[in-house]
Amino acid sequence: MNNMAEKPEAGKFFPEQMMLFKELVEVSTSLFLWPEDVHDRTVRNVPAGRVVVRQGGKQEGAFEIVSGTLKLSQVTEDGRQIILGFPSAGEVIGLTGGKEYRYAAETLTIARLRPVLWKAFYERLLRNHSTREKFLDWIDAQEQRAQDHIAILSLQSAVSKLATFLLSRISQQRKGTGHDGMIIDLPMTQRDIATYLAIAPETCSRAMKKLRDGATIEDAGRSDKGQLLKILNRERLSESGMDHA
Amino acid sequence: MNNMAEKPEAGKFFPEQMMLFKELVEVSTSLFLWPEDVHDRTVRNVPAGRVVVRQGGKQEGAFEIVSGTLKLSQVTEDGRQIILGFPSAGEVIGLTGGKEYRYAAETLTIARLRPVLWKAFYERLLRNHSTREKFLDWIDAQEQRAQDHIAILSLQSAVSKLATFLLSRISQQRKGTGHDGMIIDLPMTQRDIATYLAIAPETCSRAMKKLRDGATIEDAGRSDKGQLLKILNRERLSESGMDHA
DNA sequence: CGGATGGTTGAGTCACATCAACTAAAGTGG
DNA sequence: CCACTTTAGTTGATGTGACTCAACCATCCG
Repeated sequence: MNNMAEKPEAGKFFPEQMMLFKELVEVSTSLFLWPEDVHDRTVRNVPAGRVVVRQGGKQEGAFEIVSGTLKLSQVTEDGRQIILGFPSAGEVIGLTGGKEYRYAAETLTIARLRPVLWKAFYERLLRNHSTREKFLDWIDAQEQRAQDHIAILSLQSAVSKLATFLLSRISQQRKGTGHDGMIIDLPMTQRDIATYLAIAPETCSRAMKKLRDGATIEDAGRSDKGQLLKILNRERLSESGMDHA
Repeated sequence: MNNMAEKPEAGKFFPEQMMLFKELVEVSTSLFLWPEDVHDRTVRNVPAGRVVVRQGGKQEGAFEIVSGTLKLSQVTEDGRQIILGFPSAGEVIGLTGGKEYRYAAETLTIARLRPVLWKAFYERLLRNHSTREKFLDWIDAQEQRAQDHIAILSLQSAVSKLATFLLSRISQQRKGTGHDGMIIDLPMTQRDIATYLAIAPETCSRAMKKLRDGATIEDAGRSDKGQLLKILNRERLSESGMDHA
């Protein structure tokens, strides 16, 4: 947190995000010519609450998340908001051949991002063998995540959705850190979770309460950004993720 | 419809589908060695109700749908069934770098499929320029469809879901044929639609009735396979697709 | 110390899931 | 070609769970 851009705490959902985007694109563009070996020099530190890519923006590159958590959101024609996911360390966002971003990406925590120029990446796609493998893996992971989301939305009860979401969070952050998975970090607001699950915020809160009352999870304070949950009974949480049981 | 496999009309959801699958895999495997130039000779005619790929099956190739409609379904660990979509002419299914198919694909109508060997395709991916473009487009379309599904599942009311689904069907089949979009062809059962929308079949039926009673759609008999719907008021159908209006 | 945001809790309404019975259509076998 | 069986779809009655509106805490900020 030293050489990052100015305005460490700018409001989100403001016209200024336009500026932020431009600024970030500039930075990215200058970084697109990164040699294959250098890694750390290209990594950018981004404060929390920053809009990284904007829905409808021209798609020039992608970001690999080195650390931190982001939020992918979308606004439909009729004004509804949809949250597509909360990618974290190790994932790459915005890597499609499309013309423009279909969703906005915003940092939920302090994040370290490594910009990847699409052109450069695809040049290497033609030559480099490991890059091609990574790309295929990325496609696979992308499809997997979308299907997981669909599976969650197909669940009937709110507790099932929430429980499945928490379980997915465990496995996601286990990949990142070496945690045993007893503590879940939730950098996003409960409203964001509710939107992701397509339920009302109140329902989300009540579902949380039910899991707490059932001695399945427990409040475990809050970390740097976001609250912590402790898994008391993972088996029961897994059962709660199923619909009719 | 001449040199197709035996058993033109076998039951689905039976233990026999196991047999059908094996048989089809044989056929497919024999077709994987298609030369790059020949196109029409590799197209296979497949009867309706045939399982083309099986969930968990080893992924060796993909299919480009020349004509007809398929159904992509998935069975979760807890036994629920999820329907991921109804791809039709022009779409390619099973084209990922993953190890095994995550979903089953079944023909809803008589279909013409062109098998594509993954290896061959990706060889051309390295050289051929247009193949790379098509591949990127495919990825983009894939993501788009998944997000559309997520958007539908995020809707609250059943009529909204159904209306949005019908609208998506219009635009999908307009790409295929030159239809003006007043008539929708629905090769899938209403139960399949309900599963796709994550609602109960009865609710789906009632939502249909509401649209009929509202003079938005109209029953228009049935074609070769599946019923036909006539759009009476597309504007109203589009409004029905929004949640609070 | 107010203001704002995120979260909780309560009461009421309504829509959907569920169970059930019934109709329609299509496939089966004599 | 006609009974018979099976499957898809419809309609009704009923309970429950989630959305909505509302008021109320907690926390974070300036």
